[in-house]
Amino acid sequence: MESMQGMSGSKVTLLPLPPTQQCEAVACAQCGVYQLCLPLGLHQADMTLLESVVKRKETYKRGQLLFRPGERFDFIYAIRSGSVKTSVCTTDGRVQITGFHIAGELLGLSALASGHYSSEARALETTSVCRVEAERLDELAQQIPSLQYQMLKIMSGQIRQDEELMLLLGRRNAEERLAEYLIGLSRRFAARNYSATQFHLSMSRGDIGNYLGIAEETVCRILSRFQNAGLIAIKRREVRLIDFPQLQAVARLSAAA
Amino acid sequence: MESMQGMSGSKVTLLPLPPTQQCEAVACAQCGVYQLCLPLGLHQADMTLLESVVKRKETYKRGQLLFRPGERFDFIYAIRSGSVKTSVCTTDGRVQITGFHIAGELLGLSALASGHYSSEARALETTSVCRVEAERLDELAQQIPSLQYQMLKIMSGQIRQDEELMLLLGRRNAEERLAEYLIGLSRRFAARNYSATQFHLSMSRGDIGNYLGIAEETVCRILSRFQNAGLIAIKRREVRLIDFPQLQAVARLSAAA
DNA sequence: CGGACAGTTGAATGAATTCAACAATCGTGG
DNA sequence: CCACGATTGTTGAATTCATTCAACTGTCCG
Repeated sequence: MESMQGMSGSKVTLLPLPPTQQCEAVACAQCGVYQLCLPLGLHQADMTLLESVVKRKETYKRGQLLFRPGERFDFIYAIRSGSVKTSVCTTDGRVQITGFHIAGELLGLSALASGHYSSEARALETTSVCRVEAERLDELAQQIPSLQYQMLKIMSGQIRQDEELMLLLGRRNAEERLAEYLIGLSRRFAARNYSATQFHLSMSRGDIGNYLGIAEETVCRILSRFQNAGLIAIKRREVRLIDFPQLQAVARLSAAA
Repeated sequence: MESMQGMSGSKVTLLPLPPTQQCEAVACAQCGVYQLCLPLGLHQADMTLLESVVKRKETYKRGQLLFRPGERFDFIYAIRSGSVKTSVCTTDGRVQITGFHIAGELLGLSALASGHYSSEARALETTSVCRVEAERLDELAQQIPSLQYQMLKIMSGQIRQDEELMLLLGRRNAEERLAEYLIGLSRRFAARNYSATQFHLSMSRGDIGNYLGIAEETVCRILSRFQNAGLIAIKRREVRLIDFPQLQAVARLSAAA
């Protein structure tokens, strides 16, 4: 394991990656998650600056709101632990969950354009975050071009991820959606050194269905079907992936390279 | 009409806005399109720099490819005239159109994270673009923080727009999708001083259906239904919006503020 | 002029939803 | 620590919206 160039002695940990995990932009992009490390490649002087705008260790309990649509854009959030769902809604009250975020991912990016959050973010379990003051991020970014460039990359990655979700919502049937969902989770957990084959779903069946654009009951039915077919074992929110290749076959997944 | 502050004497026109249209960031954000002006608020010295990386007036004919998935990320594209569709696809060949872009919009942003395009971009009609060298954008952005900030805003806007499309794909029935689609087009044309009530669809029924996640035949049926109900008049690709309020009622649209 | 493509419409089919009833689990307060 | 209400998950049956398949028309362009 190489040392992390350019990050020598940093005291800011926006993101709580295990020390064994190399902080490498390319690797992150490949495994389909956002860029894991905002301060990647910054020099010590810049890190000190960055440190001054980071509020540390805010925590939220299950169901608590981080921000809601229309609210003034105050912070960008980096998840340290736990998980958060983001959603948008129509005037008549229907809701679409647009993202499900776990440790190491960023929230609030879409607010930058207008200065107001466009979506709602809600903790799915006890969740710890770092908050970065948006207003000072502006001035800060003027002084640290590499930081801004990092953010460009992160946003670019978010756009790509959204493209994938659109592909899923537009072109896949319910089985494919769920298979893809499980595979995606597996990859993201693996990237954080959690088990890739056995994990806890922090979203309810209802949330998963909403996220994937299908009914809660359909989620249940298909998870049962997967279980009967020997692809997974699932009990309430504990999943174990048994036949990963077959699951991939069901998903027929991913944007062609 | 005011003169454009801060752009005095610039020879770079990344985007071919009519001179009567004021180049105003906030207004653009409000009307739901991307930021219209990349070089907004740059000083003369910066403009000269920017000019050096902009390749001008590349044109593509209907059906021609601007870039395809996997290709190395060389350029960001700004559409001067015409229109372009972008799409992603699954390994088994299914395609999802993720964007439909007209004059004044940017392409290729999602490639920044990985250095390769993730989507395909294809001209829908004769289309003229400006290309910005990606490699030099890097160094350039280091020198012009305000440019990078503009790009952050543009990307943020793209993310928000993608959220809207997800909402559409996940939670709306076919009628709502088409109503929303027409309204969205209307707004974007209006923002460019084209007619908001009468315009040309550059996408085929098949493309529209793909974009909205419904079958081509369903698009036809529902457009006919709209026509019979007196909401629109449509002949082939020429549309006229007749009862806009009713169309909005059908769409029950937009993320709540 | 004719072939190709784009668009339209009908009929049969099907995947997923909705409605409903029920089971399992959680968590809070007595 | 248990009980009870609330929440979350599961399964069945009827329904529906959209798809698929198919035949056909109109329009564009070489």
